Amino acid sequence: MIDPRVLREEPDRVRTAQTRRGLSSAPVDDALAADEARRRTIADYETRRAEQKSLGKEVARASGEEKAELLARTRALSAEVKELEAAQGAAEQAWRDAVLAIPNLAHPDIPAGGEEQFALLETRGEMPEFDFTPRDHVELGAMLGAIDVERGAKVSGSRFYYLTGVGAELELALVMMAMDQARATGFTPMIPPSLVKPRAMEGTGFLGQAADDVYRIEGQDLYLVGTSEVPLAAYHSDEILDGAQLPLRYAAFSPCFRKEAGSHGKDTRGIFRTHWFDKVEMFVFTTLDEAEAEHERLLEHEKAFMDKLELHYRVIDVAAGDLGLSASRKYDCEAWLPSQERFRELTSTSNCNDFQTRRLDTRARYAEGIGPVATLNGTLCSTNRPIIALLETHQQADGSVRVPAALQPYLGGREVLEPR
RNA sequence: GGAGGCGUCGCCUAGUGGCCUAUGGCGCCCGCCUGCUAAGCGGGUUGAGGGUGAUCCCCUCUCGCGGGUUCAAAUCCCGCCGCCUCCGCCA
Repeated sequence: MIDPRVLREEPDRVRTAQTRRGLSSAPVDDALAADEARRRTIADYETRRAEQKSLGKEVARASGEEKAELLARTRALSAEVKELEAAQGAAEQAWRDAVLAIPNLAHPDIPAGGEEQFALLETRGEMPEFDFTPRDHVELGAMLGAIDVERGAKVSGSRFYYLTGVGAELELALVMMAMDQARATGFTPMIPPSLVKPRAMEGTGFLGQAADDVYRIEGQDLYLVGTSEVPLAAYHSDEILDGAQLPLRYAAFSPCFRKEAGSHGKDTRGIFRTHWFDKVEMFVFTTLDEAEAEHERLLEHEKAFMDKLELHYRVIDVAAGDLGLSASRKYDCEAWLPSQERFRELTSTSNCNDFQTRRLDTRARYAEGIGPVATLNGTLCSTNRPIIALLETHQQADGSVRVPAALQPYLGGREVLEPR
């Protein structure tokens, strides 16, 4: 959630941020009104409650007629306090709901507008060129015995797949390479739970408009996570961190589950958009002051990884309207897919500043007192999209695939993957 | 899954309806004292929210969480969650 103090003191900043996302500023006014109502009911309740408490003490001391009289007064007061408390609770909840409905403030430097309004930051790597007709990853995956989408569909339905043989090896190689890089750059490797309680889901902002995309476990209050960002953000929920220990950098490997409810008919071929995939995700807790610099570092880590895969890709600064609830700024790395002849998202890194920690009650103790903590996340390596990009980019006329030098040690030194 | 036990301020702990504005110890912080160190002495030390928002002051909430009983709940009742022990099952 956004900082209630910013809302109260600089509502115009919030309104502007809404507009840049292409959203109405009505929720801002709703939240302001709710805040006022909330504070009024708090004052009402607390005044009466204080009165009740002091009378209660007199009751304890009194006796006889005096006590009977006091009891009569205090009984009536008790009922009133109960009502005021309920009213206060309701106002508190209404206020919370209103503030929770407001997305993070979009960073002032990013473009306003929707998906197409992104700013191109740079393009890296060489555009792959072929003197034959390139195959797509489905065909290559079949030739290599690496990907089996037919049996994935047979067993689990559409948007599921098996990685087989060298395909499975490829995923493990990517994961190990990502983890090695993460460890070398100061991240603690983590394997978090991929089922979480509503609190974690809510706290990371995935139960709002994005709730359609989330799998819920039948008969239990548990959700399958769409990214390990969720269990990592919630890792320090209800904690006061030691400010001197920041930043805390984690890199998690986990499966990711997505209903893809809103994308029927989109990217149906192959393993580009699936209900399940695995991912190594970077996640950082740091100070608000350091958040932007850390965001740049996360982007550098992502670029370094893409470079090792020798992919052609571009880096974009995502527009305000395409940020999602929690992010104030987001950079995507999009790799060129020869079969689609366009750039497609492989990684995404977001600066959420204190939006998630406020919901999850994560703070830190600094020299000047207890204060907010920022969170940032970034994909280091999801598994299937990089596999697609690798196969398609480094394919050769006979269907074999060249292995980038950095990845070779993780594949037993193989330089080329040969069709079966 | 069955049976039992436990959950109090960073840690340990006292507390079985009003004197709890929650005890004591450890740790930590500030100060004093001691010519180093150690010891000793005094004070402080959960967090959140509100009061037309000064690190001061006042108030409310916070004894795992949520309800209930009561004029009054750490304390009594109900539900839930977590942890521990034993049994069963099991990778």
